[in-house]
Amino acid sequence: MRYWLFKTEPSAYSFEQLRKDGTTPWTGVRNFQARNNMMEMKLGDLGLFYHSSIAEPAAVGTCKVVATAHPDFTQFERTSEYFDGRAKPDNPLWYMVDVAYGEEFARPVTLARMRAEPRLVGMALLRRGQRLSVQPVMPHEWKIILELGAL
DNA sequence: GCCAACGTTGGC
DNA sequence: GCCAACGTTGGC
Repeated sequence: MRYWLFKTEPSAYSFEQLRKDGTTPWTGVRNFQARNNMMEMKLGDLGLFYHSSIAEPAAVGTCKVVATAHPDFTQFERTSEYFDGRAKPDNPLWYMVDVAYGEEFARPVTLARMRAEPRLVGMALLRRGQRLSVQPVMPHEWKIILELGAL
């Protein structure tokens, strides 16, 4: 089983919203590396749910992969901001997984807190200029962040 | 709002 | 296939 990190701007889709929805298709990923990460995901893989582009960016809880990669329907929707004319239903370009709400951290693990943790040196999220919206998390990093979140 | 980092595009 | 220009991301 592998671990991942799902990055989202809470104004676009928040952990709170996932709690209400139960599960959600992770639409809108338009970066090949992030897409390839999703295509590697297996049922039952776990993810950190990370809120970005806010005053205190933070991992706020966990989620679980409940459907492996399947075509992201928004690439075919002309009115969607994620529409991609290069994609055809019989030849999709973009994929998504479905994720389910997991557990909320007792305390969000802020980006600043992660940077201050020596054991997290080398974590992908903390690399300069890191922008991938879906990225792998190493098992030891997962363990440390759950500790910090006091889950 | 600024700007560094990085992926993507497109001319050659 | 190189690489400059451009657009986007996202922390600060």
